[in-house]
Amino acid sequence: MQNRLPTEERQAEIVAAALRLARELSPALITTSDIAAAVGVTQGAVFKHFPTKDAIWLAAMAWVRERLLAALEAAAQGEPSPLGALAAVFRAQVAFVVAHPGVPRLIFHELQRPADSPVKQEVRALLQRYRRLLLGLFDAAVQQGQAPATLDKDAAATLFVGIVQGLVMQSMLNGKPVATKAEAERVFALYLRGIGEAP
Amino acid sequence: MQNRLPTEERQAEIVAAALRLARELSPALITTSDIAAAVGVTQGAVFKHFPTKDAIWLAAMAWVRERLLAALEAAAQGEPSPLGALAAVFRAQVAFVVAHPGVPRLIFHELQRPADSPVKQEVRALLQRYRRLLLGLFDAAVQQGQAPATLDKDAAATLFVGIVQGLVMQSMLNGKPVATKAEAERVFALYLRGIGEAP
DNA sequence: TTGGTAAGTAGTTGAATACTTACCAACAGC
DNA sequence: GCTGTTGGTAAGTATTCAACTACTTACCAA
Repeated sequence: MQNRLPTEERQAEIVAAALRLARELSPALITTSDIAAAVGVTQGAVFKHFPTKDAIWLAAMAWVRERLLAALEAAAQGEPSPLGALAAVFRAQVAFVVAHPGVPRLIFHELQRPADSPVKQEVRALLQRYRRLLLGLFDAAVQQGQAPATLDKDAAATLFVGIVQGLVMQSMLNGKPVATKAEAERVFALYLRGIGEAP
Repeated sequence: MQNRLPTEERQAEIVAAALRLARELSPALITTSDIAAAVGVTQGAVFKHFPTKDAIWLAAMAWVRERLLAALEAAAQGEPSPLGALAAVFRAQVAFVVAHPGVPRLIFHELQRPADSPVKQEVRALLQRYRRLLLGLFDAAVQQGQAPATLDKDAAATLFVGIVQGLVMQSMLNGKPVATKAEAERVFALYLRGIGEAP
């Protein structure tokens, strides 16, 4: 028998277990039995705390959104210069996916679904706030002369997100835990050159 | 009853049907019954032509590799200047995913699998040849003075792949058929600025 | 002490799903 | 025109999985 826990704590455990399993397995292949075993309860017990399996992923995605955005915003606010803040955001993002390798898997998995599931809306909300954060930094960079007034900010935001994805993709491809920090920095340097003021 | 076809043709039909279904559904959710129905035969007939379901995806991935690389190389060879060729490759790549929206889904899906399946090796082979093509163009660009000798070619290749992914991701997120060509061009312009010679 | 509720277990159910088997029709080669 | 092979059908089988059910136990407050 398992220690009884209040629902809130058990829910948190279940979400954590799901994300932990996602480090090594596609969410599509993670079963409620897997999750239950990882938590240390029976499969049926999971449904005492979540109505459906999907609700687990929804909660997981909400967790990710809160934590990631908090980390990114904290990183941005610690830097005075806009481009410095951009670099800090980039490093915070890389650190986050290194610490939580299951997250990109979950996001990729959710993106696959064509219909508009609640989980997908959560992903969309995350991406929107992400872009807003970036656009704010670009505005500030232009105002302070760190970037040309002609900067295509939307494109710059898309490219920024693409960098992270490219790195994650490479790491998934060769199984290594996200490209070394050094490689991430090199790619980011190229990016900075693209959006920066001409020397 | 269904028209009898030689195995080769039926195999091609099955692969085409699988990729067609992948336009609107994650490969994880595509069943052999779905594929059989799309082809117009019974589910059992599928196994007359492929030993396992995985073999279908493997054949599909091989098909993608051949066609995509051929398209990219043709695009590159049609342009005299290296950076012009790079732009042509980019446009050919965008055109390919527009024409075959199921392909990114398939690749994303295969990347999720941690173990080294044959399909994943096929993806890896594709990516390697893709990078080799890009690196060749970067070399030529440096030699012809279109890019600085200090260019970080590996990073430039990673970033290139990331652009495409970023665009695909955005399109999957909002369900639209890959960002408009105009947006792709804008992002690519930023990229060119990053790797190009300082003005 | 007791009674209600929340959190657990074990077992079951029904729907999918990959793959198999038994049989049959078409057709090519002799 | 017979015969073996090939590509088809229809109807399985074994398994997996999410969700449910019936029942039990821990805990807390009256």
